[in-house]
Order: sequence, then structure tokens, then C-alpha cells
Amino acid sequence: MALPKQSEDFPAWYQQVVKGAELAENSLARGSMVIRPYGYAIWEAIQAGVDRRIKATGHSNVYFPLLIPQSLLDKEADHVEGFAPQVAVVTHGGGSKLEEPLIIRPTSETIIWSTYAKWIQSYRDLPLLLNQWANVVRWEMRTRLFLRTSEFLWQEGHTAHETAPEAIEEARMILMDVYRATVEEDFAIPVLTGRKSAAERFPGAIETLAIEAMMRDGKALQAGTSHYLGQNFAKAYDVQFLGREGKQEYPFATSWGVSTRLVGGLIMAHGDDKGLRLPPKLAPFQVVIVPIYRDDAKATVMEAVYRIKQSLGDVRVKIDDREEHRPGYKFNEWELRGVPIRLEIGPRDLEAGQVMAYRRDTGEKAPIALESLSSAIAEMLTDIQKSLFQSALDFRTEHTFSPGSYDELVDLLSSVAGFVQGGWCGSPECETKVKDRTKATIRVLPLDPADREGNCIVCGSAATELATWAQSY
RNA sequence: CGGGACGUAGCGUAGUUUGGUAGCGCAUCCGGCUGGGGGCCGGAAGGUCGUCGGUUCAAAUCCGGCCGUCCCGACCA
Repeated sequence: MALPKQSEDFPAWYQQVVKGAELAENSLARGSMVIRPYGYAIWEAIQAGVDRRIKATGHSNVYFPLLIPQSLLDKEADHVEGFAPQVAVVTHGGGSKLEEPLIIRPTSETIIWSTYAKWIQSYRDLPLLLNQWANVVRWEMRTRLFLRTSEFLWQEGHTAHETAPEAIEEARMILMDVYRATVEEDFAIPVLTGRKSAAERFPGAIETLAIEAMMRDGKALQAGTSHYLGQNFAKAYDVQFLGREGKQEYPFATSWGVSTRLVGGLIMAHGDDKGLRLPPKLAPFQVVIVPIYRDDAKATVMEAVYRIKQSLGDVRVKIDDREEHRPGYKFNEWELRGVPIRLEIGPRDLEAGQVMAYRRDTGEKAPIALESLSSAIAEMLTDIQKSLFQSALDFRTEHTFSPGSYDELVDLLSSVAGFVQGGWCGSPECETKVKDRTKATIRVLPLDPADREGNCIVCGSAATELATWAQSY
């Protein structure tokens, strides 16, 4: 199979990588996907890193139901307005029409906060720091595997706090210590962190924070969000606690999530014309061994191969011992599937006391002496993880611009050049003007804006902050 | 939901203009030779031509409805 070049047809490239690497495929219900073993293994590695960090910051996991009475959704005005068009509704069950329709959760604020009403009575019950791993359904008009599917897997954290500053700090901590840390350390993808403009905010949120990553076509992908919800949900679901001063008070909320969309980001941030390039921390197989032999050498080679796998200890090693494919076929296939290191082991190598090692990220191939293999592989995996991050960072730097005029801003955004930064006065009119002209949106605003950022690149009046615009997924 | 393209074996496709027994490549299965960058030879199996209806002696082919996929919009936490 010939993969289209990224530069020629990025969407076709993406789709064929997803299918060719056997990550996922479309399923029967519109917009839904089957995640295949290799794709799911990547998701499990992602989950492990996120879950570990969520727990390390004091949160516990819970599970709330998939089905939510429709009336619950209606209680928070912004929320219902934002989600109603995307909600799937169950109207029948047990062979008859339901008295009250049930919605399939598009997110769980409603069911969770209606339950928190029972759990939160006193300031001693706070903070309540819970998270769940779940599937949600949003009836999107246009879907793409991993990036936007009608059903997707995610984690959603829902916390309740005594004070606003505490909740705001929680939302920021999750953004920085869980999401940014996971994506930069595990995915080897640099992210911008910041606030969303009012237009891009989560329905029902007071502040939405996000991490944004650059894909190799210059578009931005929102890779994770963390919301400060204020007291909106507490009031909508009548959650009150008796405070330290003996008065009834409403708690302050956050919610935050990352989803299987991250797999799409992983593909598009690192992939090249040969396919996937997986960072070692998330790769289901960190090393693939392709044995090379004629019949007479088979026993010797395979015996060495198993011994070598043993010697690599904790490294996740796949031995591709399929008889039906020749080495060249396997090389291409594992490159498409993004395995960081390939070891070629044949009689010639064994005689020389070495193996051939191929690095997926750089395409370099060089021999490694058997006696130092274990440390060399460990070192190489570390180096690949670092070097993928560095090259993604370099790519982002090369594709980040600071235009001097509105016309230049429009040109850069229209040609999907990458991230485009400029002063913004904070007015929705200027934001809309750029969007109408170029389809690009403000992806992030600084977490802590400076006092002044020159003039608004759109209208020329005093800028209150530095905005980063981009085309986005 | 609007505009465009498409739907033929597991995958990719030819055939549709001009209606007349559905073909090719890859993959699969069997046998053999092979094996350091997508092997070769021989044999085999695999098809409600997306679906429903219409026109016709005859429909993959013409007409209509529906379903689905992809691209571009609208929408999108």
C-alpha cells in the first residue's frame, strides 16, 4: 500500500495511517469507531499516565451512569443550550415508551452534581476530588476517526471546593501538572497552555483553560480542557454546605477532561510520510525484532533472538517471527505502525557479535555490539523520546508567526501557516472579524496576561493580551 | 443539513458514456522455491455489483427514493 504524502493530502494520509496501522476503523452506527488492539494499546498507555497523575494529585476514581434523566440537563441554562443539539435521547425501553426520556451523557456535570447534592453537607466534605473514565456520546455533524467521533472514551474530573481561589487553582493545577505534563512527557508533544476566549468557552463555565498542540499540517488541536465552573452547577443542582461560619454556602466547581482524541493528536503531531512515529513511552512495542535467516540458520538465529529479548528486561519487545512475510515487508509494516526501534538479527550479525538497529524517528541504521545492547537500547529509547519532543518543538517554532499587520495576519491564517500571535483588545467583534475572514479562532490566551501587549492587531486600539490564532481541528 | 465525489470479492479498482454470461492487482488457502527494504512459479477458493423500487425481452450499466463513506462548508466543549 502506498501512503499519500502528508504534503499532498494530509486528510487522506491521516485516514490511511489510522487504517493501515490498524488503530481503528469506522463502525456501523454513523460516526462511531471500533478501536483495534494496537490503537487500544496506545490508549491504555495514555490512560495509565493520566490516571497515575490524577491519583498522585489526590483524586479518586468513581463511575456514574451512562443514562441521565432529560430533566436534569435542563437545569443549567448555558449547559443545556450548548449541549442540547448534540444529545442522543433514549425514548423507549422494555418495549414501551418511557415516561421521561433519558439522555445518553454528552458529559456528566448534570448527573454528578445532582448526586453531589447528597454528598456535600459540610465544609468538612470538601474538597471533593473525583474522576471517572467513561464513554460519552455527542451527535457531531461531521466525524473523523479519533478526532471527533460520536462516541468517544475519556476521563472527566469533577471537583467541588470551598472557595473560588481553591477551585481556580485546581483547574490550573490539572492543566499544568496533569495534562501538560502528560502530553509533553509521555506524548513528546509541546503544548501551549492558556485560557479560552468567551466564545470558545465550555457551556456553563466561567473560565475554560486548554492545552493546544500543533499538528504537522499547521493546524491546532485542543488536546485537553480544564474548566472553572464557579457556582453555576452548585446553584443549578442545589448543592449547599454548612460553612465554617455556620452559613449555607454554594461550593465552587471544576471539570476537566482528555479523550481518545489524543490518539489523533499523537498521529498528526509526529507522523511522517512512512506513517506513525510513536514516542517510546506510549508505544505498545518499543522494539521490534525482525529475525533474518535461511532455513539452515533458523534455529541459531531464533535462539539468539529469544535470548536477546530476555536480556532487554522491561523493554516492550515484539518478535516478528511470521513465516509468511519476508524482512522487507516487515520493515515497512513496523515503520507504518511507528515502532521506535527495529532490530535486524541475522547470521552475519551474530557472527560479528552485533545486531542492526534502526531508529524510526531519524531513519538511521547502525550496528550495536551485543555485549552493550541492553544499555544502548535504554539510552536510545530515552533519546528518541527527547528528540521527538525537540523536533515537534522546532516545527512549532518554525510555524509560529508574529505578523506586523492585520493583512499579514489574515494571509498567514488563510494559508494555514501555523500559530499566529498578535495583540488583542479583548473585544468579541475583533475575534469574530478574524474568524469570518479566515475561519481561524483564538486558540489560547495567556494564563496570566501581561499588563499591556501593544495594540490590537485587528482594530489598532490598546491590546489587553497576546492572542494565539490558528486553524483548528 | 447544503455543495461535490464515490459505493463492484477482505482491501484497492476496471467495466457504467453506447444495457447483452463481472475482470484485474493485493490479501486468503494448497504445493514448491525463497529470505539483509513491500519475493517468484503453479494451483484453488471467494460476487445479492450499497439498498429498495421503476423502465426493459434483458440492468453493475438508464431513472427515482433511501442508506453509507470521503472532501469542502455550516456545527463543534
